[in-house]
Amino acid sequence: MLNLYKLEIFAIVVQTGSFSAAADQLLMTQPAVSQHIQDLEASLGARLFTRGRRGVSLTPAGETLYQYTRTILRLVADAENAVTDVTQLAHGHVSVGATPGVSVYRLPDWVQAFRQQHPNLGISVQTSITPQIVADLHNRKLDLGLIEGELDGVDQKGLGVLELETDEQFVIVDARHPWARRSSIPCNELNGQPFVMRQRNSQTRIWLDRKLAAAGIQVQIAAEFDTVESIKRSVIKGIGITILPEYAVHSELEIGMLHALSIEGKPMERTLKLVWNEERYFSPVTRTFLRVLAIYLPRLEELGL
Amino acid sequence: MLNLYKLEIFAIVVQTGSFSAAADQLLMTQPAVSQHIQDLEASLGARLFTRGRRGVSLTPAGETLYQYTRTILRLVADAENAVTDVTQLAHGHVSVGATPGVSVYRLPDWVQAFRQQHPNLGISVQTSITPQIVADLHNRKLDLGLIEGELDGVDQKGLGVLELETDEQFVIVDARHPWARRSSIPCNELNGQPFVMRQRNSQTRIWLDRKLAAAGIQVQIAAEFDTVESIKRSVIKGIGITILPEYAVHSELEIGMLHALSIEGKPMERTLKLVWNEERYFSPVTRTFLRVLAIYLPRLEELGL
DNA sequence: TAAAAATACTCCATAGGTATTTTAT
DNA sequence: ATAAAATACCTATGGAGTATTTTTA
Repeated sequence: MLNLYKLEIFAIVVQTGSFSAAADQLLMTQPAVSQHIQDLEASLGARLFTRGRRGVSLTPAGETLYQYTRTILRLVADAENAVTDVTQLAHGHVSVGATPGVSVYRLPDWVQAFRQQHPNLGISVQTSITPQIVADLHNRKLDLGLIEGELDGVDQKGLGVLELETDEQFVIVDARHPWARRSSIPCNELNGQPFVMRQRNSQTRIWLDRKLAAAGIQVQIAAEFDTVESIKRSVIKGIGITILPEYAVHSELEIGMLHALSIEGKPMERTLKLVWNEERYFSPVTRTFLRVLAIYLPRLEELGL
Repeated sequence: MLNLYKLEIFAIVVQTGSFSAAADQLLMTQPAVSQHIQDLEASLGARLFTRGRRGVSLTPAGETLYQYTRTILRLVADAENAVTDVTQLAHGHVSVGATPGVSVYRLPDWVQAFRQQHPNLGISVQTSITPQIVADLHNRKLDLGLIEGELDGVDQKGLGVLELETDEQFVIVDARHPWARRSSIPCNELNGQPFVMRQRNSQTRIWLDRKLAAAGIQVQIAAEFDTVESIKRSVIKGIGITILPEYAVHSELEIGMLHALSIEGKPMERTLKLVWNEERYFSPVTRTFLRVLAIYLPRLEELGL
């Protein structure tokens, strides 16, 4: 009889177009993939791929099998989701990739809630930049991505995207700054101000540079850092001001070390996005994590979990 | 991930209602079945069966999984049938059960045609009586049954039946018999004639006794045998006459050793039937055998192979 | 208490790895 | 010539067996 594992491997070979690439995604070796495809071909008495110089392509028999395989794997995923009782599950794991702001200021709370409700289930968070997260979704190293910022210049083919939340960006100043009593500020007052910024290759910096340029604002770069923590400390020391979402400075605002000013007309907003590989189906554990997340991010209800 | 083999075992446990009975059908041991069901339950974190005094019954989660499983297994069978190239298949096998007349006088030709067209594919024929064939279809020891005669008193639940051919039964006499020049005979002339018959427990004999009784004919039992060959030899030696389908005496008629008289009004007919387990899907090899058979038995076209 | 399922163990076949060769453009 | 797939061979895990115990109505 056919075998779901082999069908899954077959599907990934089809999607990647090569045995070696499929092996990479599956975290196995190329001979192992070869062996599985040969097993399938032997048991069906039909060639599924024509082997060529640059990878492989489907034969007509392979095309037919691929159509069935998609339906079968989808049904199997549905069955698992319908029946799996995650509260009873002995083990299970979800891998989440997130951009630095999300992984430092948002995910810890969410992970804690998830772990509290599901002590048997594991979760791993990998902090990386947007293109890396998208790549890791494609090659199945991640189950989900949480990205703050835009997906400009990223290949969105096969990528599911859901906007979860729009976060207003505030001008952050230290407690003794002249603006420390104001609650908002018009955009043009930022002109010429000393800014503490992320380093130039960061997506956040690129985005901020564009936004400021678009508003015709020229700022003075007081310092550049590669972590948000360093930026915050610099602002506290009065080196300059910066622009951050509220959640990144929440505790400093509460104890009065920093002060946030909303920018009039709210021209600075970034959206938090959930991204995933559309070729894959959410595992029961992934769905469980998303259900926990939906408590904090109600737009997740749109996925209909 | 789920596994088709385990799902198949799960489905058979559901159908049989017990691990031990499923093990019997699957030609494996009860602990092996237990192990597979436990694997499924562990990977889903849900109990699938409630274990009871007399076998097992499905939990709600089990019910749900069973619905999916039926669809999945059906799709997998469809996929195999769509893609499998039997002409290229290195190995494969079909098991056919047949009643004695079919297995001696009809199947050898059909098997030969099948083997000629598909030298890599194996076929095994098991000769047995109707209830045994039906039982072996149910417990999956046979793929197909070819039954000559009626299915009276057989539990037809879950059994697929297709009538293939109606065979007229002839009165068979030896070449020197007074009737040897006649081409037909009215039923009532059989009264008081010496008959060579199958033994009393045979389905064929039971059927013939009933038919004769219904026609108000009392015959004289000259001899009883358990094989058709013995009956034919007895008729050739002039011990008595008998009633057989044409195909059982074909070669003897050709060389003039025996003579066949049609019974006026054709009150003696038996139908050849194909029977199969409706819970199972025909394998590619089984379908191939049926396609070969369809050359001889055109009503098989109705299966739409 | 008796039939059915679970458990404990042992053994072998399959699946995966590494190293290497063959194939196709 | 070179990237990709096939082959060869070795090891280890998982699946199946036998023997036995536990469960349930």
